[in-house]
Amino acid sequence: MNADITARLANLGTWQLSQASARSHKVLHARLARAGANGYEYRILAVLGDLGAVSQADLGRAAVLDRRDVTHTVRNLQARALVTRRSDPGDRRQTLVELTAAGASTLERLDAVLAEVQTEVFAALSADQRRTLLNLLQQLS
Amino acid sequence: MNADITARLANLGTWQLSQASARSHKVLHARLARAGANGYEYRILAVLGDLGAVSQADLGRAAVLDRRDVTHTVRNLQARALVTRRSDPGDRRQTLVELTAAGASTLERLDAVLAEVQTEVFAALSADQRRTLLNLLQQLS
DNA sequence: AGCTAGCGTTGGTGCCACCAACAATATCGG
DNA sequence: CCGATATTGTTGGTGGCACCAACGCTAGCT
Repeated sequence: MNADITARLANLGTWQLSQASARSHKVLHARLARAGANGYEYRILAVLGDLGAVSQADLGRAAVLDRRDVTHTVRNLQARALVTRRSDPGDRRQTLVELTAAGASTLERLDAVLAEVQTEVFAALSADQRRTLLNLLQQLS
Repeated sequence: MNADITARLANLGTWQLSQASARSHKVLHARLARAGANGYEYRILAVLGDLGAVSQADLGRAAVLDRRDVTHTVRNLQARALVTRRSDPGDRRQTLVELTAAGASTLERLDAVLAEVQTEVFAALSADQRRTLLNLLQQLS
C-alpha cells in the first residue's frame, strides 16, 4: 500500500500526520454523509446538545467554526427543522440557537455514528497505545 | 485556548487527530504559500526530485494524487518552467515529466521550508515522543 | 481481432478553513 | 452623556484538497 510513496514525502512527520488524519476523515466523512450530515453540521449539533440554547458566537467558539460558517450552517439546519433561532432579549445583537426534537434525535443518531467511527479508525491500536497517541497529539498544541 | 471547546467533540479521538493535523497543515500551508507553492505542487516536485523523469501515472501513485490533479498541477508547473513534459517513446500513452534546473532549485528551497515546518510542528515533543507518535500514526494504516 | 485496461485531458463537485464589508447593538473610558 | 471601540450576524465569496464522469488514444491479453 505504501510501497510506492516517494521517500521524501514518507519521511516527513507532517505527511504521516496528515495521511493518518486523511484516512480518519475519509471514514468519518463517508459515514456522516450516509447519515445525511457533514462535519460542520455535526459540530454544531454536538455543541447544542452539550450546551442547550446558545448564541451563534458562542456556538462558533465551542465548535471552532468561523462565524460566517456558523451562519451558513445554522441557516441550513434551520431549513431542515433541526434547530430554531430567536433573538436574545438580553443582548439584541445575539441570536440564540437551540435544538428541535428532530435535531436532538438526529444528534443521537450521529453520536452513534461517531462512536462507530472511533472504533473503526483506532482499531489497530490497543487501549494503551490509543491513550498514548491522543496524549501526544494533545501535547502538540 | 481549548477551554471553550465542547466536551462532546474534545473527547473524540478523531477530533483530536484532525485538530492536530489542521494545526500542522496551517503552519505548512502558510510557509509553502509564502514560498510560492501549495501542497500538490510540493508533492509533485518531491517525487520528481526522488525519481527523475517519471510518467504522470507513476507521479500520481508516488505522490498519492488523483491523475486529474496530476494533469492540472503539472500543467501549472510547466507554465512556470519548473517541469518539462514529453511523450514517452516506449509507451505512447504516457507523458514523462521531469524537473527543470529552476524546478530543482525550487525543490531545494521547498525542502528547506518543509524541514523548518517539521521542527516547528513537533517542537513540543522530545525526540522519543515524536518517534512514538509517528510509529503509532503509521500503525493506524 | 476483440476486449479490457491504462493513460492523460477536460471540466467539474463538495467539504473545509478562511475572509471583506456592512449595519445594528453593546461596552468602555473620559 | 458621548465618542470610540468591540461584538454580533449577515451576505457573499476564495483557495486548497480529495474526489470524480466521460472521452479518445495506446497497450496488453486471449
